[in-house]
Amino acid sequence: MTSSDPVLVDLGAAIDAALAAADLPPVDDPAFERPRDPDHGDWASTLALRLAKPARMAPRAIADAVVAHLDLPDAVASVEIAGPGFLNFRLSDDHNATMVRDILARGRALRPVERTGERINVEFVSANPTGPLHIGHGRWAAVGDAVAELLAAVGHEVVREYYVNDAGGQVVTFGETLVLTARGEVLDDHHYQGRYVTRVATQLRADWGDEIFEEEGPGDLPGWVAALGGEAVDDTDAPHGSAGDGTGRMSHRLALRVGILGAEVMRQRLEGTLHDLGVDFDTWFSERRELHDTDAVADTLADLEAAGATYVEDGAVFLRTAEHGDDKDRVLVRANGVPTYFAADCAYLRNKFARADHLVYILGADHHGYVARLKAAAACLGHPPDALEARIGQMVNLLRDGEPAKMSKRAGTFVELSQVVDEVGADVTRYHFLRSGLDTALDFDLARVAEQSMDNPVYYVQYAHARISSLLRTADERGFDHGTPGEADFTRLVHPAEADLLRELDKVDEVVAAAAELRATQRLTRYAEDLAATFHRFYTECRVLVDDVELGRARYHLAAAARQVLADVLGLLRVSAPDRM
RNA sequence: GCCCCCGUAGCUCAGUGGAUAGAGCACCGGCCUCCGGAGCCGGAUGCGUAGGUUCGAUUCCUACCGGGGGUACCA
Repeated sequence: MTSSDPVLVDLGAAIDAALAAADLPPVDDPAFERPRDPDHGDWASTLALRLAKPARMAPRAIADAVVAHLDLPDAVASVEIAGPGFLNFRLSDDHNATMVRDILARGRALRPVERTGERINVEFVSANPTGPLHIGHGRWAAVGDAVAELLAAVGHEVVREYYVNDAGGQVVTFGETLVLTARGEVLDDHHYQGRYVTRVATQLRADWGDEIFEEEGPGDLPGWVAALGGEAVDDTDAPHGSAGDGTGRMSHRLALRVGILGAEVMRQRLEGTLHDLGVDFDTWFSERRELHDTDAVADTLADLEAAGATYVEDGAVFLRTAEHGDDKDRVLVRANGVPTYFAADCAYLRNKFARADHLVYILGADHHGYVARLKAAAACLGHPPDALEARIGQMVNLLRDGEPAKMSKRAGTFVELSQVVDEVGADVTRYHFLRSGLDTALDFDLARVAEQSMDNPVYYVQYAHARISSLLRTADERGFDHGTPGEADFTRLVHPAEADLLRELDKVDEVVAAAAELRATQRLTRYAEDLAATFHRFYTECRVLVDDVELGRARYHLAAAARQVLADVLGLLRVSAPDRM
C-alpha cells in the first residue's frame, strides 16, 4: 500500500541491497511506518526488530549492519538507529521542496493514480420509499458517499446506487394508508403512521386531483404507471406479496395504484433530503421497473436452477445457500407459487454483477443477518466470495440533551433526517458521521451538536482553510512579491512549525490510500484535523508576510500547498471548504 | 440458545503488533500595536476483568462481565 510512495520504493530497494551486502536474510516487507514522535524522523522501519529472531542477532547489531551498507536515496537525508533498533529516516530538503512544488503545480493534493479499470458499485441507504429517512440513514449516506469518493480517488470506476423497494405488499399497504388518510378515515395498526403520510396524500391530490383516491379513478392503472416512466404492471393480483390484512375498505387495485404513485412521491422527497445532505446518487434502481416489470426474476431463477443451486421441497423452491456459509437454505418461490423477496434480491444481484466487478454494501447492523444469504446467493450465481463486500455499521442513537429522542412514529416524535440537517447543517452532520468508524455505535445529540456548532471540529478544519485563503488574499492586496514555487528557496523553512507542516503535507497520499483500502473515513477527518492544527501552529509562530522576501516566499507557497491539501481532503469528504466564514 | 459489533480521559470519539496511548468538548491559567482569537501555549485523569500468543499487545486468541443489534415460505 505505502509501497506506491516513490520514496519508499527507493528506500526499500536500498535496504534490500544493504541486507544483501551485510549477509543478512532478505525481508518481504521493510515495515515502514510514520513515527508518532517527530523526533523519530519522517519514516521508521522496524525490520531490525523483526529480523532479530530469524537472523539470531541482536536488533541493534542488525541495524548497525544495515546502516553501514545503506546507500540512501536522494529523497532521504539521514538515517539513525534509535531505541531497541528502530531505523529512523529523515526526508531531505530536496524532497520537501519537490513535494510542495508538485502539489502547487498540479493544483491537486494527490499524486495521480493509475486507473484500475475495476467497476465498483456502492449501494447505501436504500431505505423503503414508504417513509422518511431517519438519523441512521444519514450516517450511511455520509459514509457511503465518502467511501465512493475515496474509491474513485484511488482509481476505480464508481457508481453510487440506491435500491428502491417500490414493489411488494408494503407498497399496497402504503397505498391503503394514503387512501384512508385522504378520506379522513382511521388507520389500522399495520398502516404507516406519521405526519409525512398527510403530506404525501396532499401532494398526490395536488398532482392528480381527488379522483386519484377513488375506486374509479381516471384512466387505467397502466396509464398511471406509464406516466411515471415505468412499464405496465399486472394489477389484478398481488404478485410480490400480500396487501396488509385485506381490510376490505378498498380494492387492491386502488391501493396498488395509490401506493405506487405515493412511493414515487416519497422517493423524490428522499432524494431531496439526501441532496440537502450533499449526497447525490448515480443510480436509483427501481425494483418494480427493473426486476418485476421485466423477466429478471424468472431469468434469475432459471439461471440458478440450471446451475443446480436449487431444489424443491414441500412445494417450495429452495436455494442452496447453506452450502456457502448461510445458516440454512432459503426459499425462492413459496409453495403458493409466489416468488419471495429474496428471489428479487437474487435478480438484483445478478443485474448488479452484470454492471460491476465489485459490490460494496453499506448496511445498518439491523441488516447484518442478511449478509450471509446475500453472499451465498452471489456464490450460487458463480461469483467469488470477495466480490461482494458488506460493511456493517452500528446504530446511531439520537439524543437531545443526553436524553433519547424517542423515535416513535406513532407518538409523532419521530425525528426525520431532514429536520436534523435543517437544524445543524449538512457539513456538521456529515462530518460528525464521518469522524467515527462504522463499528462504533454513535450518539448524536442534537442539542449538543447545535450548541457546539461554533467549536465543532469541522469548523476548526474549515477555518484553517478560510484563514489561508484570507492570508493569500491579503498578500495579493498588499502586492506581496511571492514569485513562483520554482523560485522559492524551501531550505529557508527551518522553524519546527514549518518542519511539522511539511511532514504533515507529505502524508496525504498514504492517508487517502489507507482510508480507501479500509473504507475508513475517520482516517481522513483525523488527518484533516491534524493538518489544520499543524497549520494553525505554523500560522501563529511563523509570520508569512515578512520583510525577508525569500523567507516570506517559501512560507507563502507552503501555506498555499496546505490550503490545497485541506481543500482536497474536505472535497473527498464532500464537506465544503470555504474561503471565508 | 446461536451469530455480529462495542467497552480507551468527566463527555463524544481516534488509535488495522511497535518507541512516552491521542483529539475535540468541558474545567483552570496565560497569549492580539503585527497576515482572521472560529486561533495559539500550558495544566489532571484512561485501555471492562482474568489468562494466553509475541522480542514487544489498546491492537491477535480464549473465558467472563457489561451494552447494542440480529436470528421469517415479512417486506
